[in-house]
Amino acid sequence: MPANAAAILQMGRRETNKQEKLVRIRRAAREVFLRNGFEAATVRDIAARADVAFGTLFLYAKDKRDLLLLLFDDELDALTERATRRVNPERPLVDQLVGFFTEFYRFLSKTPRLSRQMMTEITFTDGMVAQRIWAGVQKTERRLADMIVEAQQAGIVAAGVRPELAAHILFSLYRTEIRFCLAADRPDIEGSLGNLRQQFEIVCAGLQRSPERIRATTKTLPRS
Amino acid sequence: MPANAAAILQMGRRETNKQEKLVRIRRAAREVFLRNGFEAATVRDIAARADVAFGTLFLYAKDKRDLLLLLFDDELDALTERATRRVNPERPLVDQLVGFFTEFYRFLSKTPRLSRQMMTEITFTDGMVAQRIWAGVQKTERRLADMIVEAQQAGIVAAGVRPELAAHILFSLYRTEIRFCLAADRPDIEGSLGNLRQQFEIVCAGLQRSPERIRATTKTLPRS
DNA sequence: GGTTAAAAATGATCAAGATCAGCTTTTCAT
DNA sequence: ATGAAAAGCTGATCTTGATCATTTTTAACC
Repeated sequence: MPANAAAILQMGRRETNKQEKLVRIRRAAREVFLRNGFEAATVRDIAARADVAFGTLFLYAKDKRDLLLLLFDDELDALTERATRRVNPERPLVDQLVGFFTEFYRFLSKTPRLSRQMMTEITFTDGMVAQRIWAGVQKTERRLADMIVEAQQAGIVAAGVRPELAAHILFSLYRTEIRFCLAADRPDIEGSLGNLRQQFEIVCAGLQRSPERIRATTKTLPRS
Repeated sequence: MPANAAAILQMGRRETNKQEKLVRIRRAAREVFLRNGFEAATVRDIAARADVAFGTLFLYAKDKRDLLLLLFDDELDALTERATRRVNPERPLVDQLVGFFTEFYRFLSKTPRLSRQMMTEITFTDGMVAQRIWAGVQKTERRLADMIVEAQQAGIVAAGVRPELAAHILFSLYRTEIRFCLAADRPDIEGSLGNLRQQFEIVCAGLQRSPERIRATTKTLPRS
């Protein structure tokens, strides 16, 4: 406590109160959303548990949706760091990628329904928390692009490939796959990661060649 | 009118009334959703315009969300047919795929915001209309798989590739891309289709090789 | 220490989605 | 034709998310 006491003091009562409230709100929201799921949870219940007035919640989150995103907001950054550290450059590219996303699977599958709901609600970009999360997503995609750059230097991805494009493809496939996976109450993480790996293998094969157009047509053979 | 009069008669008054009401509800919902957007539109308003009681709407759609899906439900099947017919087997595979999805772009970008909302709300699989739409999505994915099979017979996709897997990758990329595209009020269809094409080129390159593991690592070269 | 302005919190109030007990219309067997 | 059962429709009522005028708390200044 004496460690950050100075920080708290210099921060002023107003700021500390706000931060404490934010913590209480987050915890209350987690409890209620976990117990009831997103739709059935009521904002009033969260307010009561956080011991703040109903209206106060809307100073910390734009709406109920934003309140849900609050649960994920503070953890996603650390998650990306962990995922990046987990990547082992001595393994094949596909393994690196699957390893990277495994960390996300671990985290998100702890609360499958809520995670899935979060991934749905994030598409609405208004809301203060939503903004922050989007920034995190873009950071993650940049990390992926970095991995591709390294792979290019090692010669296992063609030089002509735009790293951002490759990253975008990979991230896009990950998102679709994990959303589907999280639809189940007891998600089959290993199975889903297996699917993802298969998809990545095809993409990585494509990344190896330089992106010249493929011109062969289908018509050569008549329908069987 | 005499053409389907017999059908109407044999259908019975009860069934005809229901169908007429469904038509009215769909039209009213379209008007109101288009004018106000999804969130601002009110179910009461739709009911009034459709000239049915408030409660009646919920006999035709599970909830407001389902009411939105109603707008797309009846057109998506025909859309898939059109897209399939549009595919020209004499063109390169990438062109075929882009051509296929162009039809979807055309249709969905007529009402960008609503289409995007629809694609978001469809992730909630309950609701009677939602069920039907999902069936349509799976049908579309099967069409894609068929295209891959033909490409395999023509030798431009490796035999070892599972057609469903390839279809899934392509559809997944399409969905992410068009969602992003539809976020704008005046969506840049051509630009988005260009992005999609670039992604497809990489995937198609990957589909050409048989799916043996790529084993090269990244570590060979030190960070620049 | 007292005064004042800004920031934050509050909860009564409103608007809108969903429900469901009761009512009306349709069908069909006699 | 008649009665009864099934199907369909209705809107008052209940919940809940969101707002905002008012009140309370904090900080800054003399």
